[in-house]
Amino acid sequence: MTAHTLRYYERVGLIQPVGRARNGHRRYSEADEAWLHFLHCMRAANMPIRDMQRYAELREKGDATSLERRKLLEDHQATIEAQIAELQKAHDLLTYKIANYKKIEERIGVGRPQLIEQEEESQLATAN
Amino acid sequence: MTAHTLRYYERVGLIQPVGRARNGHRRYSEADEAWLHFLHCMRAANMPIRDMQRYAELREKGDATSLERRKLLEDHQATIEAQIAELQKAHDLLTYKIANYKKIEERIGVGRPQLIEQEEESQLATAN
DNA sequence: TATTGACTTTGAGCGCGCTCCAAGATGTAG
DNA sequence: CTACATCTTGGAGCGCGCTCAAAGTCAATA
Repeated sequence: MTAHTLRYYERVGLIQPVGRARNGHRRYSEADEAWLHFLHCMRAANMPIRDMQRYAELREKGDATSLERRKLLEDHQATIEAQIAELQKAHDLLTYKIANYKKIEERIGVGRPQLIEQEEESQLATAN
Repeated sequence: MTAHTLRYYERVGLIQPVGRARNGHRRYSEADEAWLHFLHCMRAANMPIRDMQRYAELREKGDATSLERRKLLEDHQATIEAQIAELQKAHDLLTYKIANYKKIEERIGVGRPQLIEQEEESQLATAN
């Protein structure tokens, strides 16, 4: 997380105005750090800034927003699950295609380059 | 995948100029569809357009590029694994926080709202 | 014939999440 | 005292991946 990003997050309300040293430089408390860690983790999981803003806003409102906050987290957890499923599909497809390339490379090795294009086609045809 | 996206992909060289009907409208062959399916799957796994362009380019060059293509796929497979790991971490954190919210909501239910903020803090402190 | 409606093109515009620039204040080392 | 590094600010700029606007062509239907 760069300094630029920290200031950006403060600007857009993801973090409350943070404490300053006497010279005006920002000093992040441990609570700030914990919160930033959470934000970082959610961003890494592709939570949109908008949603994080919403969550931050609710958090500042306090007690009464627990249910809504939980719903927000549950929703994002569901999208994470969907993302993992997509990634897994792609991963499987790549495993298949990579194995196919290895086969093709073997054939080149033993001198039958004329079959390569055909193999490539069949790879495309069956890739799913 | 929208028509806009299909045309965009053609513009940037992800797919070769596709066949046309007599009236000039695009007609996608089954080979086109298979390739588009692959592109779609890789995009869903966050492969950058640039990388897909590179792969497409190699594919058009044919046989001799097998190794480089495989490397490209292997690299992306590795980034998929990293992404899954990140998502899993976020998922776990959310599981923890959601459980915590449920506890908090229970307390509200039995009438001890004064402990909520404290719980919230401890949640932040231990969230990891 | 007139009117849809689906396609075509070029090129511009947009939303996201940063990322950087320019100018200025402050602190540290030589 | 002079450099230099490091922070401060507001605002502009950027890379990505679409997404859309405008104007035109063509086929089918009322």
